[in-house]
Amino acid sequence: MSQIRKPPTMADIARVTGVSPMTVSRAFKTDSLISKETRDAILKAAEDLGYVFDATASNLRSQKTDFVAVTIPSINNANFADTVGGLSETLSARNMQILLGYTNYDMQEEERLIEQLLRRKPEAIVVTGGKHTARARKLLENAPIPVIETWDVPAEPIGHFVGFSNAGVVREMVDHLVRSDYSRIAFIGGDVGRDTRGSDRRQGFLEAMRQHGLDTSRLIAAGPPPISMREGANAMARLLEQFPDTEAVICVSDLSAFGALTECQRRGLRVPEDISIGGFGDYEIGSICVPTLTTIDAHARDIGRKTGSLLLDILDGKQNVGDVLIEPQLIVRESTR
Amino acid sequence: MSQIRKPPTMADIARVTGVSPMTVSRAFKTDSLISKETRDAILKAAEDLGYVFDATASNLRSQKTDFVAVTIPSINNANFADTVGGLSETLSARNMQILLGYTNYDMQEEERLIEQLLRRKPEAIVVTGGKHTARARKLLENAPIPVIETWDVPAEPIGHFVGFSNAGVVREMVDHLVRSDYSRIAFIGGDVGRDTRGSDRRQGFLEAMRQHGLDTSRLIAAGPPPISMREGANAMARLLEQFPDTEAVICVSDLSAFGALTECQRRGLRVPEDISIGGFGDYEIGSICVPTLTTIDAHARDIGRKTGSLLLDILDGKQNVGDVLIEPQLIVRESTR
DNA sequence: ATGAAAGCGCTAACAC
DNA sequence: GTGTTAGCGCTTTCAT
Repeated sequence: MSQIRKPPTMADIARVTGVSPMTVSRAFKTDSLISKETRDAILKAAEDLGYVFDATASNLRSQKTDFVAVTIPSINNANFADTVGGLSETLSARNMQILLGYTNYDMQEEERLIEQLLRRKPEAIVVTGGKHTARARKLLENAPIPVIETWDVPAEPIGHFVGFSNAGVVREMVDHLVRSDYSRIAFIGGDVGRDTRGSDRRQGFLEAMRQHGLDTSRLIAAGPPPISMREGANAMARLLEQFPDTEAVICVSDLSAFGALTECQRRGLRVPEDISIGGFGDYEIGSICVPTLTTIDAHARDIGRKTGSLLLDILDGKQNVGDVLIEPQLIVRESTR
Repeated sequence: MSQIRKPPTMADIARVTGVSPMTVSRAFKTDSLISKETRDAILKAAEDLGYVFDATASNLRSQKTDFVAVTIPSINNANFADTVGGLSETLSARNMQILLGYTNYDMQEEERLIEQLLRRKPEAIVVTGGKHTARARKLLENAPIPVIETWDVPAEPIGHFVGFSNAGVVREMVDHLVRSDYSRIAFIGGDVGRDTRGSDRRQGFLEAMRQHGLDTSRLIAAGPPPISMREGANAMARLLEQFPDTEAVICVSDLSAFGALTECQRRGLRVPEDISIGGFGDYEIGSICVPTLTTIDAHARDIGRKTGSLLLDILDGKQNVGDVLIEPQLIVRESTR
């Protein structure tokens, strides 16, 4: 019967091939000095023995892991998935692998995660957001690797950042709505204090409304982030009961905006004739639902790509690498008039 | 100014604390024999020095990484995200970390990914689907770790599996529609040959239709998987042009089903009065859009949880651990009459 | 409860 | 182009 045997090592291949372990090691690096015949013989022996390269040993000896640690709030979010996709795309050119963790929109969880990730000795760490617990911040500051914060413009950047002002994008949306003659405008978002980017968007709403001299009381807190479609719908129901004369509502994301839209449909309210809806994130649903949703494209994939190339520049020792300010774009569609 | 210094090691802590490196090592394990005073002193020194545990060294010496490798087709998919969430939830009780990779619905990419993941010496590997390239299969068979295939019932399981028959679920949907007196039924899915689970669902459609003696020509291939909402809408447009008398359409996922629904709305077709729509996956959108979507719940999170506990049983050396057959559930909603 | 010695499997550094 | 030596930072093992 089958029995447990120790997997073969480079030493085994060396023995079989009659070369030194060092030569075997060279055969597995593409750019190393080694004759074609020797390499072919070694690779063949490796295949025959069922050899699998041991990255744990390589990592320790070379003090390189080819890992880039990444934290995102949730794996099930098209925006963050796109950012990770763009990053992964860029890094795979260097055979670097992403070590992904998710924080569930919780700074305590982020702290734990960062600590765990740093133990794996990544070459760099990319975190979502610019606010962290004091301890997480210290861990990042002390880490002997590049740190990039994304999806935000940190008040005090730890290393570099690739992001935009979450307050700013909602200010733009408010400005647009005011220009279109709306004045009774509401905001649907998550509970304050957990999802900092969502809180920042809410803050941007408040600032812009005050600046226009408009009433800022139409605020619905829909629960802990992320706000689902269902929660968006429930929030819309509450909004319509508390403030039935609302003319437009800005939702913290397209998902909650779509939920809000369905609530209007169930109540026989016409969008945008009876009430207008704006979202955030340019999720696919907003471009295809009926009516389509006015939203803000934060260029999620671009954030990932630019984070990747910034990272490669830093790791290559390039000087004068700067931060990247992303410019989100307002997309006006059918859900606002 | 700041200068690059080597990060502290356990030896440094040992020196500062006046104990041996071995004792320092013990201080970081929760269950080891060590006096409270010694441990506290060591942990304090570690904190002061800014010590970060080096998992690469630990991994090599102990031949344990606490990694579980996982491949999924896409990170941006609520079903697979739920499975990963359920798995992660279960594994975190053992402090195991998921090493995640995505295949982009491509078996060649899966092969590359599996090879890369195995080099990191995971304790187990979980793959999505039961079909693989010959080489990927060989890699998995030779891997000295448990292998679990999910989201499918493999023809020849490599190790264990946690899944369901993708053909079977669509057969059930067809049976339900036929019982409800539909006969001109169509199927919208991806191109054949890439996403094997989608292909299996299409196959289940064909089998069931033949069994009922119904016409199987209403097949729309919407492009390479995954089929987006937009592609679902485009496919619906083609379906309505080619087969205007279609009574019901089954879509390979709720996302394409929603796209199809919006196409009907744009054309002024009523769902389900003029045409009925069924989806797959019980995505949130299907439970909230107007009308809500008839679908099949594959219990994605459950697949992850059960994969996790199966894995822990195997790693604990439990005997008689079996495979897990998931029983997806038909959910009848407003989009079918 | 703590320590000493050895070594996990690879590769940096140097030699030829 | 290939070999030798040493050692990355931990933890296994055995001793006290």
